[in-house]
Amino acid sequence: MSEFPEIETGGYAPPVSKAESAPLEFEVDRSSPVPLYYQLAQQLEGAIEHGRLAPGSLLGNEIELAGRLGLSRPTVRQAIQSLVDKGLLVRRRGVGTQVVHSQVKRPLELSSLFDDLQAAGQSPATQVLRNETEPATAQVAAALGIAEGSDVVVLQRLRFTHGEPMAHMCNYLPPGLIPLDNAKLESTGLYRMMRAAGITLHSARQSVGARCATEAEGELLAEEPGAALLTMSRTTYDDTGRAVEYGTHIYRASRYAFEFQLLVRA
Amino acid sequence: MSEFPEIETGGYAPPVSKAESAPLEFEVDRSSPVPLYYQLAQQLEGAIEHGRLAPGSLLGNEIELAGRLGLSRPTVRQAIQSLVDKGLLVRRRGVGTQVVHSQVKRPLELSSLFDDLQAAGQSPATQVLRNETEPATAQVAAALGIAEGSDVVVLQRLRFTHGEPMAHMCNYLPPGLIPLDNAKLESTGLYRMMRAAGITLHSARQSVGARCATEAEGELLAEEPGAALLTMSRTTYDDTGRAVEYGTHIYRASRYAFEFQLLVRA
DNA sequence: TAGTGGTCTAGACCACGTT
DNA sequence: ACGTGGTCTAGACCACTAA
Repeated sequence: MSEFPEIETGGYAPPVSKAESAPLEFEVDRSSPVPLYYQLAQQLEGAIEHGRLAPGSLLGNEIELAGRLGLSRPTVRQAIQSLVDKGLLVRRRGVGTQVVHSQVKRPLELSSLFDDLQAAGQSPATQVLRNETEPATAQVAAALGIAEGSDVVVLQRLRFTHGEPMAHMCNYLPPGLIPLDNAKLESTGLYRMMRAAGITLHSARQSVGARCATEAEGELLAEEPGAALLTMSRTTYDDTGRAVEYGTHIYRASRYAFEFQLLVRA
Repeated sequence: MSEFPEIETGGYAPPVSKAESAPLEFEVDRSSPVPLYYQLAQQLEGAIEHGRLAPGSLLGNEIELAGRLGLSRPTVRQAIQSLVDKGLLVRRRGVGTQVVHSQVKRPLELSSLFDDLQAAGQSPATQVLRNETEPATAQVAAALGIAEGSDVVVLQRLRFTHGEPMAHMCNYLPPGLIPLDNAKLESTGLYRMMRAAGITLHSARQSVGARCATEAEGELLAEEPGAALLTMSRTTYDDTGRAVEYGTHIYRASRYAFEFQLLVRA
């Protein structure tokens, strides 16, 4: 984005003298609507990703970097901080800011609230088994933070990959939150429909367990009774903290595992 | 920490006139070594937690808040931002900063890299089955980012709660990272030992699945063969991005489930 | 139009880690 | 002692939202 470096008008480059370990050049476009700190953060991230900034290398102190870019130090700090939060950089007092030397090239960016099955060419398909409104049970009401017995939409879906059943999903939503068209539900994911409706997903509370399949579950998922199943229940919240979805899902353990990344809170 | 409010010397309280929706009073102690933004953040968090700031209520604009506290606006912003990152507050341009109205009182603070069993009075106990150095297999070497065949410490532990076996844990660590005393391993957790040794844990990559217990596993965990087991493999990284631990664990699904929270990346 | 948060500046002093 | 990041200030202008 905004990969069109403006022609440098007039401004002569001062003769660079010191040959440092990483005398990389960055530039910001002040006519762009993109925030300056964000432009810098993107360039830094790109340089790290493409190896132009080697793992372990120092970034050069913030004041000098600010001067070189014609930015103030707080702005540069904001850019650096965003990459520290992403786990790409480490700050050390008295030392400087270093590029993290992770073996795993980019242990970040993950767990964007699993679209999982949608992703990575798994040719997913969905079959809607049920899409109705009914009174909320105590459990569902508690999870969604609504009154017991008030209306909720119940959604039951079967998800396939490569023509094989893979998960059974049961979801509960506040009524009227978004239009739940069966055709749309079978062609895309629930979260995408929410985002498209202007809901900003923020966090989810999950519980993952396991149990052996009952006969009915085995039938549904084409597994033997007694086969291992992964169970997951999740409540999802939007950015105002309101619960927008509660679901209880079961997955065939033979075909599915949860992958995610945990960050330690400061 | 630092819960000793200094005696207020002299400073008279200016007569408060306006009765706003939330005319809460905050104070900062400039003689404290605790950063001002952090003091404010803690007070705000406390006020939210104790309900003195009702969900959905506005915080009052940043400039006025700064003036009332005798702080600059960037400092106040930094405090607010930290709570926004925690999911306690929401900012809306043209509207203001609101307290999130989450049903779940505090969906935060979790997933501090599960001490899990250590926590919440589960009277956990650990039995070390194995604590040796051996050459790394290809899988372990890849996970830790070291050369295949180089030395790694192998740790096998059985964890009990209430006298019942509950999980079998197999861990691999770079040699010499921390002293691995069996007595200490049985009285505390691996992560606590790492933190005590000055290692700052940063993130972990996990995979959670399920399978049925083999006969040996059933014996080890006091389950029938064929019982559902939760499996987890995890690689943990410190703040420099170096892998400090790789582990493959199995849990009795009848007694354990993973609980965690996912945050959507901005 | 008025009020809010979003961004940015050009300084300052301090605490810490290295040397 | 020196250099680094950590914190803080007192302003400024802009973009968005609501009334």
